[in-house]
Amino acid sequence: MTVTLTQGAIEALYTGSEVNSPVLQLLNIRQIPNTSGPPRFRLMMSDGQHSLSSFLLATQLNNLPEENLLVPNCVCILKKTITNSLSDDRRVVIVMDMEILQSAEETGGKIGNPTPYSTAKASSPQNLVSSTFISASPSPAAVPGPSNKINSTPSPPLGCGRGFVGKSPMKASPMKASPMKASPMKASPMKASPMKASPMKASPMKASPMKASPMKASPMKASPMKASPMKASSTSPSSSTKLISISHLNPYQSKWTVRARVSHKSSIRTWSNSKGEGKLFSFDIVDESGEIKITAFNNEVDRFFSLVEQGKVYYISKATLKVANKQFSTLKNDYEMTLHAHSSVVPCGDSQGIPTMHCDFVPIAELENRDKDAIIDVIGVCKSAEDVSRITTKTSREVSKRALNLIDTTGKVVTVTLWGEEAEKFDGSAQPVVAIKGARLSDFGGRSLSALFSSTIMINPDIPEAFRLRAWYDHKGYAVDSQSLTEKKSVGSGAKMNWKTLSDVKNEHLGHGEKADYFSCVATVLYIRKENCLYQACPSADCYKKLIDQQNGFYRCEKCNREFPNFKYRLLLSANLADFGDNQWVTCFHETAEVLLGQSAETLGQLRDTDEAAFDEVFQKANYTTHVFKNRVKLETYNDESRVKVTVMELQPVDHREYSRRLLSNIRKLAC
DNA sequence: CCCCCCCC
Repeated sequence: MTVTLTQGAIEALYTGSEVNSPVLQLLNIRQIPNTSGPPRFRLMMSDGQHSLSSFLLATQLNNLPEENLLVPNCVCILKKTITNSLSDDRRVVIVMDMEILQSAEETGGKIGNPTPYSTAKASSPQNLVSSTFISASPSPAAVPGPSNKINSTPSPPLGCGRGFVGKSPMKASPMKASPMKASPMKASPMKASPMKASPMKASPMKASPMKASPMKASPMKASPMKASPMKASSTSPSSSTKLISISHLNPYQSKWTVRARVSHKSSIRTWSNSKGEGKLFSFDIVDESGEIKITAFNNEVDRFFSLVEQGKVYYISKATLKVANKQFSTLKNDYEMTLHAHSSVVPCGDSQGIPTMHCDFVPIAELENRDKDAIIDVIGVCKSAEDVSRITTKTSREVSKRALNLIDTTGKVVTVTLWGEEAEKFDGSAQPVVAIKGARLSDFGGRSLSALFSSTIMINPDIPEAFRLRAWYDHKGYAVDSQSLTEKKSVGSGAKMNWKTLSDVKNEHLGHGEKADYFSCVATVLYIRKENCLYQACPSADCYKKLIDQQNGFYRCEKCNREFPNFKYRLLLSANLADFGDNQWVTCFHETAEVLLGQSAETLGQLRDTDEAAFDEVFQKANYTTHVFKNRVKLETYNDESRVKVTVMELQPVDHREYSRRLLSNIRKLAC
């Protein structure tokens, strides 16, 4: 295998220019002496042309050196790096993700004759990467870097430099001086790999209502752009703080800055209790290491509420850490933050490396198989929506609610309830795609969903799933014969389950009225009569009339007024069902009987004629099985004798969860 | 410093 080092990558990485997964050779590695936290490794890397020792391995990759995989002379591909400026403008390239392409043995030695990269050449500082490193580790003195301090423009002070988010993106090439244009030297082991001078990505902030930078004379504006404008639009946190990852936050450290994306933002809420009153809002932030909840009260609400936008990336520093009350948060963090008078929340234009919100959308049909109370993400087209309404809770609070019916490509519909402001402002008139992260699954009406305070509701989100759903719905989804997982509570609907115990059926005199009654029960088969369970029926389509055996090889159908040489078997079962209180004889016609016995009438007919033991076994197996029976009940009178006739219309497996819920509900009713 | 997750 021939590996090719990415010539020019050392300079690109150091200057923060874009370079796509460069291939470099490790020349040296050593552990930085530090007192606390996990070990940190410093690397000297080479692109065959230059070498540079300002590389730091992110701690999550410590297994590589610790398992002796990352050793001098091996060749690596750097899949993710972050170039950071230290407060004195030295820089460090953090290797966030890498793979070893070729072991040291395979490589056999140093590739090419790289000379140390002269960081003095690294042009004037670009403020391209503003963050001061680093998680729980080395003090600046311990961080490797060039000793010659770059004569530079100072980092912009905290809170400034939010430029470059305006309408015209900077078109400057990200490559300052591109050695990569050189023709590939095929014969050389260091042939240049094509480095993509990637086109500017559209600014993610272009639609944002961000104000212009208050710092008109920002050095960032003055300097020619050598780095990506996204990076340039970053704002440096105070140089006295270290950029650390969320997972490293704790109450015992105060000088830190996190760079993270807002994954969820609440609305403003007020409170009034014995201790006082006030207002607050909270938001959750995520970075590659974890997540944490941040709360702002009173003055901080005024300062930060409109600044903080869901989905955007911010530098946050000087907030109070305290132990999280797990009772009120599902976030994976032992701590939470409170903003105070000296706290700083500063937009960061560079969202590279910060995860965006991740949703695990559960197909709607799949909700049937999920547990009650599960927190799930769902996406669907809002096929219909209720008007907003006001309800009063058990604690006498008034709240707005609105139910939406979401459909997805599974053709299933589920009802989702939105609350409060979300319910009030929702507009379903254009049948938008609605995505909800963190909805709670309920068993009300079978299966339904409820938005929580912690749910994120996205209307027509800018994600592939939403586009796919939109296309599907507009094309054919609007017309599909959809089924809802959420039972309608409409009265008199045939689909409605009228749950009864067998003794209820008798005590309530079901079926005694003019019309038949319908009820559902869960019952166990005690006995099935084998006698006369099969009959020879007319073979014509849709005629189930019992045939008369002419005893001459022909069968006569009185209804069709025809004779046939053949017949089809049909089932007509009499079964005794029992629940915990009573038992009841019922009739199962052909279709339900086949389900109950688990055999086709045809097979049973043949078994009866050829293998009596096997025939009996079918009935034995059906005994003591438990099902949901949907029944019709009607009082019938023969010769002045009246009796209730129960016919099984439908047979279903027992959903034990649903059954338990009903039992509990019955018990509660009894207790009242 | 809040902490509400609701209704049928």
